[in-house]
Amino acid sequence: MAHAELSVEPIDANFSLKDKIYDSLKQAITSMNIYADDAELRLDERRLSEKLEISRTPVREALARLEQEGLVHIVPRRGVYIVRKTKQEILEMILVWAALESMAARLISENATDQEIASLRKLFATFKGEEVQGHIDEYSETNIQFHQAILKLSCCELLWKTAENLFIHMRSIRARTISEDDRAKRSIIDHMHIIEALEARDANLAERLVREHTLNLGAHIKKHVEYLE
Amino acid sequence: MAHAELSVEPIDANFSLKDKIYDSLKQAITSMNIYADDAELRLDERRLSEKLEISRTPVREALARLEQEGLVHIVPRRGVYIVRKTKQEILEMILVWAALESMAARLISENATDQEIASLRKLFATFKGEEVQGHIDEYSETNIQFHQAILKLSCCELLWKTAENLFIHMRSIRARTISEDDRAKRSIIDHMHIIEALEARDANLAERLVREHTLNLGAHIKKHVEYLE
DNA sequence: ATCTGGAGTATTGTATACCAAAGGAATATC
DNA sequence: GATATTCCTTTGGTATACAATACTCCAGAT
Repeated sequence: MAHAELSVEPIDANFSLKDKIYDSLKQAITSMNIYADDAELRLDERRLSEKLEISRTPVREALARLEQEGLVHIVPRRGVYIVRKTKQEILEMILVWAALESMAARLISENATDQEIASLRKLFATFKGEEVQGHIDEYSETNIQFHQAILKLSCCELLWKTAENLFIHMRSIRARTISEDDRAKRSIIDHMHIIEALEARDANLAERLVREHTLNLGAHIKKHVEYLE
Repeated sequence: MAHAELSVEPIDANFSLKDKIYDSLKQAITSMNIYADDAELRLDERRLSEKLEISRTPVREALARLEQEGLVHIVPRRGVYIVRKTKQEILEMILVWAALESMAARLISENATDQEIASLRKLFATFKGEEVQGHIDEYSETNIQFHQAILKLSCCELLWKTAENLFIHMRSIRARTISEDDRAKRSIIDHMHIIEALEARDANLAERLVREHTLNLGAHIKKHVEYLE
């Protein structure tokens, strides 16, 4: 009998246009370089709906969500604009990030398995000391993955989700600053110390190292970054 | 000449229905006891728009924002429901809260003026030792204000705003748990120690005390609270 | 030449109409 | 009497029409 039945998958009933558009727009915004001088920050509802071949309504609902999230700013009767964070806001984001990630480090040292902590080490397996300078882009990606991994290993969904929102903006900043000074090399050293503290199950140390590592990034940006604003 | 000028305020042109509705709904949701057994958790778009005497469109946009914020859950083709956080989620919120508030404490001990720190002490001026037990409700309010004050004094807008979202749910939990055990009394003692650490400009101690105080709340809830779920 | 006023256009905000899906009730059938 | 099926109501999703506002550009006046 079963063979005769029409085998229809329980197609994803969660096909809501507004969600799709939300994801699509978010993806588009995060992948573009918001801070480029020639970036087009204006979003046109109508053009968007035409390009996506749907009506304006779901587009508007998606935009409302993005505004709540802080990615775009809707000026009544004026239009929708992609938000450029100011230097001050970026610095605040780094502070919050530091708070979240250091708490994550504490949780890991208390709860994570040895294997989970070991997985952090593997991330850096391909980068052996001096090779870093020549592969900044790849290292930048690993760097970002490391910080994401810490948040994820905390096993605190909310910690991870809260940080993720900040991450959209942190990503481009981290990628840009990593090549400055000698930050990549120092970054690896910091990361190794963090991993060692986690392996030693030293919650206080791990927390402190993570916090200081991130606050260092903040200090660096405060001093040297001018392409914001 | 300046005296002759017509002093017109830049009237708030930001009167957008969806924002008004958003505020209105948020206010309504936060002020109701979500965790009461008989709480009506279902929201009806049509009924809402009729009551507010506007169309469904702005209501829907407001709901989209509330969903993004996590206050309501929209089930496609089913309806809109006010979200009841699970015990696990509440515990995660407390973790995140602890991370944020302890960072705030660190910032205060590093940056706040003496007057600002002194203002924390004033909050508790009316509660002298034994009087607490008889005025649980008032103390509960003070307790909540204390934690909000710490976030605010950090002078980190984002820290404050991030915590505020959690606060909607934390508020009712704090209010309910404060009367259990002997928590009010111990709470005051904790708070005083925190203030002392801030006055001493001991960032590490202040941070630790705040974190432990909040994590204590978490541990208490984990053990004793059953009205969630 | 510049500034002001107005008309036209473009774009957003709101309302309404229609559609599709889900849940419930009623009826029919076993 | 129980279960299954069908239809109807309810409700959210989407499209579109209409209203209101803001920007632009041009003309005329100073």
